[in-house]
Amino acid sequence: GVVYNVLIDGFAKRGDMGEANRLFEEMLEKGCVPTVFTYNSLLSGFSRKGELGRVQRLFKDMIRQGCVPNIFTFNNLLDGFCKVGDMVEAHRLFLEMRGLGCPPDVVSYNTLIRGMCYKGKPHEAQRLLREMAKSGIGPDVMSYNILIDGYSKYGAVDHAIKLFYEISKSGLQPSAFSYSTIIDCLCRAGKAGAGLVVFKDMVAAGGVPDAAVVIPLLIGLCRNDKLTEACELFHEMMRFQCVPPIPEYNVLMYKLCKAKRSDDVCLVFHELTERGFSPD
RNA sequence: ACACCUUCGAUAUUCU
Repeated sequence: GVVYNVLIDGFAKRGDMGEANRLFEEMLEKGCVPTVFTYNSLLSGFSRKGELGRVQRLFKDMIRQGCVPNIFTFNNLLDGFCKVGDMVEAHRLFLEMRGLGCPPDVVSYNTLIRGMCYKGKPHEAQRLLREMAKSGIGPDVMSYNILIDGYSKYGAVDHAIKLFYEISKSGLQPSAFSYSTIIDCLCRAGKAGAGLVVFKDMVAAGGVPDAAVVIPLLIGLCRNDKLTEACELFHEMMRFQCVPPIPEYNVLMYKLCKAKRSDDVCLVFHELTERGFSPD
């Protein structure tokens, strides 16, 4: 039984719902009883794919089999509605959850906030953030990350920046996601210099930058012809053994060539080959 | 008994 659960969850996470479903049927044939875990894994997979019909059918099956849904189940359903943009149903379920014995938790809120942002309504989403603080469910870093990304995609850079700094003020630690989101936001807005400042803050605070932090920054700096800074960043990356894909290095080297900074080009090239990367 | 389930980020650019 557990083995099936683990396998089904694995395939569901990889998005292979055909195989997940096949295992589910095989499991039933063998007389294994699916648990709430089994259903939750399947619900999660179908939700992510936006297959709301299957989600609802599966949920009905689950109830019919006498399987008791838990908070994970409802959050999966919530995500299902949000993924297809049905915020009316999402809200309805959200309000019903308490009466069903599963009051909304931080994940429920985050899911709803994400749904609102996806609809292009970050301001309404922010109201939810305030509401959760009031109702005793502290927003977590993810709540902020989602909203920052929402504002970023909405083009409200100032709001995004403000929220980013609110993370620390509220006693939370910005995560790598927080940094990559705000840095990407700044770079897209043509403020790669400001992005670099945030990057340095991150490193100073002991954060370990990953590819999602560095790639937008490197591209942004190159685009703004801040090549000295881009080189600096490149060396920093090497220090962290951060390994973005080859095209990003090519851009940097190309820009350096154009600027006739052959010394820097050689430095970059040597560092790459020395560390065992093969520039193409 | 334990374990398995839910929510967040980048790849706009180079060699033409």
